[in-house]
Amino acid sequence: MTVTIYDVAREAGVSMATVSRVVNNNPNVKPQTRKKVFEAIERLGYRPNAVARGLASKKTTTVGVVIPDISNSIFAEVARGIEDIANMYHYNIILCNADKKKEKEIRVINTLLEKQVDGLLFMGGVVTEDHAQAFRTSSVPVVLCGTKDENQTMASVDIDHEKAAFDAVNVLIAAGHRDIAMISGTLQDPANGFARYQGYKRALDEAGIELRDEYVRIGNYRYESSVDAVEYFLGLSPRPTAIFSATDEMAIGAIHTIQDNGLRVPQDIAVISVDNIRMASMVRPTLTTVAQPMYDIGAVSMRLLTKLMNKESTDNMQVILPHEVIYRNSVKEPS
Amino acid sequence: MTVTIYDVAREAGVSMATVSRVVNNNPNVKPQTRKKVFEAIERLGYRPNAVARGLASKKTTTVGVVIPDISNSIFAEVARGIEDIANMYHYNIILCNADKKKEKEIRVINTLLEKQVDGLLFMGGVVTEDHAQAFRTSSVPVVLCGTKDENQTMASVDIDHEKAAFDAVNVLIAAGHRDIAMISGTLQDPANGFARYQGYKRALDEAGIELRDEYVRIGNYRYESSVDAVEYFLGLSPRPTAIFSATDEMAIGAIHTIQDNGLRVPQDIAVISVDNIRMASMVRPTLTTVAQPMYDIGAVSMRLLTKLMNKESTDNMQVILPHEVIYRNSVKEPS
DNA sequence: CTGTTAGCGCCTTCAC
DNA sequence: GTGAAGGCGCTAACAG
Repeated sequence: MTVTIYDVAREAGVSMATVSRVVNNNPNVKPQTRKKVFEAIERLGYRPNAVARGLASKKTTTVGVVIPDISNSIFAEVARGIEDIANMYHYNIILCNADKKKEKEIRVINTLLEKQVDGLLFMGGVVTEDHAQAFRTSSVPVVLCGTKDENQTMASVDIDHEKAAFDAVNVLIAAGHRDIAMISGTLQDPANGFARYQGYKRALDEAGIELRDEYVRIGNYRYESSVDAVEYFLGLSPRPTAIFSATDEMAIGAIHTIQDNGLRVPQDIAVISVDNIRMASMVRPTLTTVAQPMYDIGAVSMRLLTKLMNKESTDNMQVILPHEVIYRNSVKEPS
Repeated sequence: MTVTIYDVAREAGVSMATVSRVVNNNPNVKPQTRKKVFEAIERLGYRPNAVARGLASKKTTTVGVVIPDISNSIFAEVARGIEDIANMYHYNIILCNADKKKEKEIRVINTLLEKQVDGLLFMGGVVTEDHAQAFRTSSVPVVLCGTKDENQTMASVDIDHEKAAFDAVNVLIAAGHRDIAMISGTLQDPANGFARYQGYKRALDEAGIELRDEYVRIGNYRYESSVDAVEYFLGLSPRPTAIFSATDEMAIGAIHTIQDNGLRVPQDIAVISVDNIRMASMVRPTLTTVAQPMYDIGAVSMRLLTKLMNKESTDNMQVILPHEVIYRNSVKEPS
C-alpha cells in the first residue's frame, strides 16, 4: 500500500542505502544515480516516513512550542519570530495550545517530549515547580520565551517586566499624574503579574507618591476583567486621574469602561499599559503602551534553542531584550 | 542513556510485551503485575517513545491542523473547538501555521503527512488545485473547516457564506438603508470573498436596489485595508449611509475611519459585517455582525474527522452550520 | 495472563 | 560511489 524506500530502491535499481543518501542530500552519490532515484521517487509518489526516520536517526528536526493561550495575540506574534528562525535552520515547529491550564501545559510538554522533539520552547505563563520538574526530565534543551523561571537557572528570553512597568508609570508621572491606579495581573504570575506590580510600586516610590491599596485591583488579563476594576476606581475619591494596566487587553477594557461612564480618555483619565498588541492601535483613542519586542523574543529564543540543540557554547543563557514606550493618544502630553 | 521498554521489563522482571500492555492500558494484565511495572516505570523515569510506537503501530494518535494565519483570532476560536473534541477522543493535535502563504500551506500539509498524522484538518483559506493535489496523495482523511473546495467533493464543515452576507445586508435594508457600500475580500477567495460578495449582490437585487460599482472596494481582510476603502466611500456622492464589510476586522477599521473623519456610527453611517470575533464587542460602538459558530465549526469538523479515521460511515460529508445575526450598536434599529 | 518473535521504514556504520 | 546488515523502541500476532 504505502511506498517505502525499499520500493524506490527496487524501482531505481539501486540499494536502499543509496536512496536514503539522495533523500538526505548526501553528496556521495553519482549525479546520474541521483537522477535515477529522483525519477523513481517521482514515479512512485514516494513520501519519506518521518516517523521511521526519527526512530532510526534519533532526530526529528522538529521543535515543540507550547502556547499557553492560542487566542492571545501576543503569542501569535512571538510564534512568527520563532517560525522564521526555525525555517532558517530547517526545523519544523509544532505548536501545542495549553488553554491557560497549568495541568494541560504539563501534559503538553510531556506529549511533545514523547514525540521526541529535538527541543522545546515554552511561551509565556508561570513556570511552577511542576513545570521545572517536567523540564528537568527532558533530555532535549528547553528555552522559555516571554517568561523566566524563579531562580533563573533555565535558558530564557524575555524583557525586564519590572522596568517596563516602571517606565510606563513614569510616563504618567511625567504627564503630571499623581493619583495613579493599577489594574494588575495575579501576583502569582512572576512576569506579567508580580514584576509589573513591582515596577508600579517603585515608580510611585521614587516619585514620592504614596501607594494606596484601593488603587490596585487584580484582573485576569482579559478585557472583561478590567471593567469591574475601573468601575471600582470610578467610585473612589479622589478618583484616579490615570490608570496603569498590566496588559493592553485590560487597558482597552479600561478605556471603554471609562468612556461608557461618560468620561474621556485621556482628558479625564489617562491610560497606559505594557505589551503593544495589534489592537492597541485599533482603539480610540489609540493606546499608549510599552512595547515588548514580541517578534524578537520569538526569534531570539529559537536561535538560542538551535545553539543548545547543536551543543554550541552559549555565553548568555538568560537574555533580556529592550522594551520601548510607544506614545499614542491615551495619555496626554505633559504641558 | 534513554530508558526503554526493555529496561523497564528487566527492572520489573517481566517481558517487554507485558510492559507494553500496561503502558497501553491493555486489561489482560494481572493487577499485581501491573503494579510492579508501574513501579519500575516510576523508578526508571521511563517515558514511552511515541516515534517508535508510531512506527510499530502505524498510528500516531495525532491529527495535524494547518492554520492559515495564527494571528487571526477566528482560527484561535476554531482551534479551541477542534481541541476539545480531539481530547475527548484521545487525539493529540499539532498546529502548523502557514502564514497566509499558499506555498507554505502546501509544504506544511506535506510535512504533516510525512509525520504520519492520522488525519488532517485544513482551516480556512482558499483550496486551490495544488491543495487538492496534496490532499489527494494523502492516505489519511482530510477535512476542511471554515472553507470548502470548489466542486465540493471533500469533507468540509462551514457556514453558508452567501446567505450570511445576504442576511447581513438585509439587516441594513430593514433599517431603511438603500445606499449600501461593501468592503469585500478578494473575489478569488470563494468563501470570505466571492460568496459574501454574491450575498451582497443578491440582497440588493431582491430589494430592487441597483448595484453600483463604486460602492464596492476590495480589501485584504486587515484593519488597515478598510481605511482606504472608507475614505474612498466618504468622497462619493451620494455618500453611502451604510457599509457591509466582508469581515469584522475590516468593519472595525471602517468604524474608526468613519469616526476619525468626524462622522458617527451608526447615525451617519451604519456598519455591519460577518464573523463575530471577540473584538467585535470591544469596539465602540459595538459591532453588529453575523456570527459564525467558530467553536462549532472546529468541533464538528474534528468529530467528522474522527469518524473518517475510524472508517465509520458518515452520511453527510459537507456540513453547513447555521449562522446568526448578533444585534449590537453599529446599526440603528429600524424606527 | 504472559513471553517470544517478527517486523514497522529508515539511517548508519562498515565493507567493497 | 554503492551495497549489506544491524539496529532505533515499540506493537502485534501467536503460543503457551
